[in-house]
Amino acid sequence: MEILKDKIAEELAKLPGFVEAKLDPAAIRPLLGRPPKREMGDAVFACFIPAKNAGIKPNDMAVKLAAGFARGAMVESAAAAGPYLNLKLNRAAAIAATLAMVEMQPNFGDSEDGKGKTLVLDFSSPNIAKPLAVHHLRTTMIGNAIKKIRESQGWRVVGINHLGDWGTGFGKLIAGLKKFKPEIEESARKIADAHLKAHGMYAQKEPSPLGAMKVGELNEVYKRFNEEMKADPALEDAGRKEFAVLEEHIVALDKKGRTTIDGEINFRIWRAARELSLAEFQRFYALLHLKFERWFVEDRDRRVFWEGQGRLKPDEAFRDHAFYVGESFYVGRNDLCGKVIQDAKTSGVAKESEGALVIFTHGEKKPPVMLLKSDGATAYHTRDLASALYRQREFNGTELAYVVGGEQKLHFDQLFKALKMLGHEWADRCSHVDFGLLLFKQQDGTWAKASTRAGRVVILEDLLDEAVNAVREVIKEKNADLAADKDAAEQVARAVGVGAVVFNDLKNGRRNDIKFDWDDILNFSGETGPYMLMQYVRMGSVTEKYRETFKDQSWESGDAAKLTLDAEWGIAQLIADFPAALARASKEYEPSIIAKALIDLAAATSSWWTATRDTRIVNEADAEQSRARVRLVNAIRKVLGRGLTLLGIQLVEKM
RNA sequence: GCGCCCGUAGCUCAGCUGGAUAGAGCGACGGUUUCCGAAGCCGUAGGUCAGAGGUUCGAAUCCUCUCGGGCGUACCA
Repeated sequence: MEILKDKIAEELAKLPGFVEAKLDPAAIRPLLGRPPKREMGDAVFACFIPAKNAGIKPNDMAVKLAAGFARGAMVESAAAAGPYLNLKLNRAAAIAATLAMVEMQPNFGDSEDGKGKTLVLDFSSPNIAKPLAVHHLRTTMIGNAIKKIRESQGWRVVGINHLGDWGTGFGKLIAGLKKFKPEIEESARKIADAHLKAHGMYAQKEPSPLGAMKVGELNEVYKRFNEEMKADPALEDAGRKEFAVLEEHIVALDKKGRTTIDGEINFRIWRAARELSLAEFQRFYALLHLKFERWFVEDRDRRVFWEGQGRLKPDEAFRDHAFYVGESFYVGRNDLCGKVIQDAKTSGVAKESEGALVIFTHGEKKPPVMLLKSDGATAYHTRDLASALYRQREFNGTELAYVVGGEQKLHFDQLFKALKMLGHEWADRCSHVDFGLLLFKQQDGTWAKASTRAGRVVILEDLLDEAVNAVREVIKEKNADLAADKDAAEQVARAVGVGAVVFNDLKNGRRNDIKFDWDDILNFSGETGPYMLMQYVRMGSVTEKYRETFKDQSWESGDAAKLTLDAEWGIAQLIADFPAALARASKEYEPSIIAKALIDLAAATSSWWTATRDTRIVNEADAEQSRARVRLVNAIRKVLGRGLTLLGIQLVEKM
């Protein structure tokens, strides 16, 4: 419909009634729509607004327009129905035009709309030294989809994984490790000693003081420390102190200042925890076919590598992956946090309050933005301000977006306001792409947030594993051929299982809470990822059947006039709607718009499949019809495949 | 207390900047398979769009209030 509106509007504008009402194509286009029932017509023109302008009743206008109608190449007939002018289209022409457009573009629905524009997109951003929990799936999948969607519209998208690798929590972690596992401190001390004796030259590869520890174990230490802190408040100070030592150290490193042995030790423990975490995150990202690279300004070797790969060309450098730029980067690198603090002080925007340095963005009644805590350490806001400034300087974003849960709305309101107060007008182009909580069904049937305290944390990997296992069982049950090929079956199980979870996450508006119910996830019927993939796979099977039956692949010459079923017309319209859905999804940061469009297309396709059961889509007795239908099949396949890919779901050929 | 978000079928959700008789999926019930894949399809039942006012030719959609739910509310991130 959308892509046909131009043609329809153009034709209508030439008719006498429309000329008289001074309706040009641009004025007609937004008044076109689709009637609620198919019997009413293929398209509809609403007369309310032009009738008002002409000073007549909408019903009269519709009658008048219908009377002066003459058929054109696209619009065949028009009938007044109350205030509406219902139009019948030349379906063959409309379908042919639609199919031609799909076939013309390598990726149907892509546009150059965002050419020359940049989106800086913050997403995923897990905390190190903590296992990935299910809620990380949301920011990661929504962010990934948004990145792909924006790129399809011609944007340069700089994806940034704002790793939570800084903060007082790491002071506590270090204090905990020193307290419960003194051998780690010893090991770190030895490594640091060796380093200092070598006059500050870094060894090629230092051993890790954490050895083969797992993220889960680090988290246990952290939890135990917090537990004991309740009984012994002195531990809290110990944690703060360790963090202050770490922060001083990283700043000193950047300024090439003197470092201390304590700083060297804490730094090593922190760095090892970070490395170990990234290695674990990598497993999760690989499952989702997502790539994160370390931001190449972090170290020179990596930059050389990137230049060698020819990836540092503007635009291209940012496609297909995102960068890790942790919070720590802004503390260490050129003391970016320090600059923010200086600016806020000299401009008089920041005030001292209760021993801390803060900015009151929403009046004194609301909590302020915290720049320096009373213990002198930077806070969450400080590093977010520094990172925003760095990103804007480095990438000159047309838009800057943060894919972070809705519970942090206040934080981002404050952040953007603080930027504005500091004189950065581009704060207006920042947005918080918020999303709902992930809730789990409780024994009593109510929904509750996953939480560590209540022991409701679900480890992301477990969740994905379970989905993959379920798919593996279904494959065994339903597709023995595939199950026989172990490697292929495994690959499909992973794509379909992970795809099920991803689709479940993206199919509804992102602001909704996701109510996670295992029964729903493991049920593969209805509006689910496996259902979408199933339709995609079927379209592949039919194409295969066509090749075998007719020994040719020339479906692109198929004649649209052979597609006379209502179902075929319906499908063509849904396909024609796809580019508009994609554009809207891009503009609104809303992947669910694509998911919904795919659901409609897949459902229509499945009905059509059954509707053609008497002759089949590939009908040996009618080569012309088969060719036309397979032409449609391939358009469907292309759109479904493209849409699922944009949502970050892996395609499969068999399942 | 204050701020933000939300309330549509038993459950989970669509419904675009107001437009014709409010739509899907799940669940329930009843059909459907010599066939290109039944992870499918077809049908039935199920709604005072939380409630009350207002704006409008027209409101699930916009405004106000009430009720109900969620989230947030300075030294965690």
